[in-house]
Amino acid sequence: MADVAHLAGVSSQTVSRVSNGSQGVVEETRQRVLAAMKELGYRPNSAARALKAGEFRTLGVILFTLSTTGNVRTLEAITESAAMEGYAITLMPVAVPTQTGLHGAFTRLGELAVDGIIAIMEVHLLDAATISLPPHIQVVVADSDAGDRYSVVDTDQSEGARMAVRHLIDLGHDTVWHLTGPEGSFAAQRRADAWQRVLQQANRTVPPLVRGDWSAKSGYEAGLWLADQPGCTAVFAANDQMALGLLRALHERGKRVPQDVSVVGFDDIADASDFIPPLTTVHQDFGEVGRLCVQGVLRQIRNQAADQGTTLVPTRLVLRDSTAAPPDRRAR
Amino acid sequence: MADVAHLAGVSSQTVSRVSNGSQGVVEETRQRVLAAMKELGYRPNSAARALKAGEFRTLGVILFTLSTTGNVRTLEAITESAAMEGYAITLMPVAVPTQTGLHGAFTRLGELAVDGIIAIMEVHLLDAATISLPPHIQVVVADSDAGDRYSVVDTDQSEGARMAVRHLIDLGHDTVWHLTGPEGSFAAQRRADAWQRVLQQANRTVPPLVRGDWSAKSGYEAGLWLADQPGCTAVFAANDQMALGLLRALHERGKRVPQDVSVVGFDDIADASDFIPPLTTVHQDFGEVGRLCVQGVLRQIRNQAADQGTTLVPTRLVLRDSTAAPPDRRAR
DNA sequence: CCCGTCGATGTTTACGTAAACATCAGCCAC
DNA sequence: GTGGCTGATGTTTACGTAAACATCGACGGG
Repeated sequence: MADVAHLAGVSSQTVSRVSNGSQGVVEETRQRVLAAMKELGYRPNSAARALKAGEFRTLGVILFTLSTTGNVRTLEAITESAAMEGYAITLMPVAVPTQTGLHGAFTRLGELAVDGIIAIMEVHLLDAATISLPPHIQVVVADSDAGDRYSVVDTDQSEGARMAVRHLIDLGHDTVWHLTGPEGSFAAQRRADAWQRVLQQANRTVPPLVRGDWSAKSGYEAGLWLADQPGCTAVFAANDQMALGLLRALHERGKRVPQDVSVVGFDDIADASDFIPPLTTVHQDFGEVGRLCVQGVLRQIRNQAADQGTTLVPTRLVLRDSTAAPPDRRAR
Repeated sequence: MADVAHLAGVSSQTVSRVSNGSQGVVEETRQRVLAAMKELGYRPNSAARALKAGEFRTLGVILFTLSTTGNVRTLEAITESAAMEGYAITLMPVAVPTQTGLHGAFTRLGELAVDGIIAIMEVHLLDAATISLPPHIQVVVADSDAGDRYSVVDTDQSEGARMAVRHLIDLGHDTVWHLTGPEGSFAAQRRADAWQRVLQQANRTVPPLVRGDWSAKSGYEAGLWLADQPGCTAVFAANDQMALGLLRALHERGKRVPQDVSVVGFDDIADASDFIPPLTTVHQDFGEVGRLCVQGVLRQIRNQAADQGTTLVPTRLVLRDSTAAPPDRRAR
């Protein structure tokens, strides 16, 4: 900067004014400074700027994995929204979802150059970990349960699951089986709770819960078992990947979808419309979740105060070809 | 820091020494300083550190989209490797893959707090854009063509495609059709080139190239057309998503896979083993690509010199259930 | 017993920027 | 014409850290 000032024959302060587009620089001087900048290849040093300004214009995103569609799409939306607000995104994945690993990641994030943090994970994992966060760092949580300590943004899991189960009941199925996610996942828990509630309200028997781990493989294994259960004509899978494995298992066991068994998924991943058959599923608006997260942290940063409470993003049921009336109904 | 120093009754330099774990601080003093840090909730200011050190310990990753498996998995590996080296990752997605958009993104990245950049994109898109990069910023490119200007790390596309096509020929297919990616994609181009070369070397007729855009939908549309082509018993799809759509189209047209038509994909995405049928595909080691990218930039940063040339990461063919001998062979 | 040495700690300084304040020239009103 | 005002530019300073150098006390060898 000093070199630029020297070359342009002005003070460094004037260079600063030009580089920040402030008023009060006469056009001719401005041009001379710009020329000098160009000639010397000058770039403002963002560390010095951050030091002076006391803010980094950067948000940290902490998450466990990039291997789930939801995380990735939320991240993508976060990055876009942040860019529009002039904020960059620093990624901080936690390899091992243990409290120790998490604690370490948060410590590092605390030392990092971020003004706020968006955590894509469940609050209960966050609780013990955030003690190491500096107090002025604002946090918003995505993909989690109720926000009594943090501001939480999440898909309306219950609503989505209710729509899925009701759709199957409305088609005439006596009851609906449920392939849930891993234990300890609040998303899985809420979907399962809603599933059970809808069945009970409709006075249907509640079949045993079938547990998977979100992976297609676990869906396949569950499907092999479900194919042998008499009276199983409708399955609500807690995500699309498990539904994919389920479809394969049913196909291999000679069960036709949707003629013999109806399947509904959750997420509406890009490929769901090209499953065999195209999958009826609950669409999650990850983009909206991401946008709300960014708006949330930025609001907190500007107010210097933490919000609380949960914002739910609505879902919608996408009807494709994996659901139909049950076989007995069709026979009538 | 001054507050901590005051509380602990030492100088700020001693606090600095403690916070950096340098030698030459007596244990008792150290404990006193640590206690003061804890009491005051002291965090080192990374902007000041970066300003002093002249480096940010951060790498920028620039990419077009997070909606392709390859990009995401490369990014994940990059982040992990970087974390192990003590570097953080700043994400810089470019919404529109135009030179203008790219130029803007690079300008912003240049102003950002990064020591190096990993670009997940093709060199020809990079060429005009990097002029706005400050000269001391090191660049490594992933997922691209030959590196005569930059250091490039890529999957060995040709080898993978060769293995796929040879596998089908070895099974007894007269020729192999190819469903390629969008025009302008070097990855697609190299896979298509290798496909054609293998066929020519084996003295087979080269069927017309079928073009898709990487999406399952485009694979589905191509599949509807391919199902009507007489003598089409083997298709090599340039990625797994298009293969998924292809499988659906073939299924809907009553073509059995692999009995009537064999299909090979490329990527080995997580779900490929649960397609109907489980997909034979070329496995890309995105993790290795990411690791090599990080090692590459860090080496360049340490040497203060740009490397050149291309590093190719080997692929392997994963045999599953979507390939078999052609119908006529089986009939014999 | 004194001096040299070494280890622990303190003091000074610079990193690059921008806010706050200072200066200076030109212009207008009286 | 002169004083006050405005706008353009320069000067000083501080942001938080850590390297370089300075200081001080203790310990050991001659």
